[in-house]
Amino acid sequence: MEYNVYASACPTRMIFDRLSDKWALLILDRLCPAPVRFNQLLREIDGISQKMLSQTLKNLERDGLINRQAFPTVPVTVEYSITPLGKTLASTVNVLIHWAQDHGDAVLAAQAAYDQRLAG
Amino acid sequence: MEYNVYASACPTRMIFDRLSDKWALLILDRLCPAPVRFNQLLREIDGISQKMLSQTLKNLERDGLINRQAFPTVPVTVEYSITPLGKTLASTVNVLIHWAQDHGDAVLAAQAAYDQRLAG
DNA sequence: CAGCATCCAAGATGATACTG
DNA sequence: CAGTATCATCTTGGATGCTG
Repeated sequence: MEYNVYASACPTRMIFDRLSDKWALLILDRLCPAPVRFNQLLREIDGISQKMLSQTLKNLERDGLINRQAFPTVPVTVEYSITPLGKTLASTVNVLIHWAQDHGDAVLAAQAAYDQRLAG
Repeated sequence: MEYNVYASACPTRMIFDRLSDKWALLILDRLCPAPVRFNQLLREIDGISQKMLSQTLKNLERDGLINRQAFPTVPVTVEYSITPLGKTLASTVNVLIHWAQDHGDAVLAAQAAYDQRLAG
């Protein structure tokens, strides 16, 4: 069945909303090359709080996009890794990131021009 | 220069944050095939409020992703259309939307399984 | 029609402290 | 180490009314 993304009741839209989560895509991208531990993510993803990281990881796991594996060390070690499903999404996310890298300057210039028009 | 997306100071990250705006990508996608007027967007994009629509459109225009054109009719008519820069992004967004459509069921299933594990 | 200004409720998030 | 719990805050967004 074909859904209409612009309708809020559509399941695709529900998922699309989730995708626009501030941290989810960033984390997904970070897990893509290799599994990473909790505190390492916390250190590397600048600006995220422990609460948000924990929450976002839980959501991603629930969506089947990442795996959580705990090792019975003392103290416990937890590794997060990307699932096959997550990988299919991550490749798309990567395209988005590249877009941002490639066109960042153009956007910045547009913003400057816009602000200039308002001021002048 | 190569930026680190995981650092909050990076311009790419700033843009990436913007991309994860709840409505921006949806609107961009809607404008892709043809220009649309304000109230038409308001009607078609389910759940968005006038305030959010107005705000998001302004941001998109500032980023150089869409154009705003006012016609001197009475009452005034305003048409929003996508820019060449916006088009390059929209095509990527389209891939995201397709991903959501293609894998929506898989995500829903994963969620159900996750919830099941918790309950049982 | 296409907005902007104001007020207000709700949810998101940060800081801090605590636990297995 | 990898979280959870609680509280304070701060932003987000909806409702409403007004304007060119």
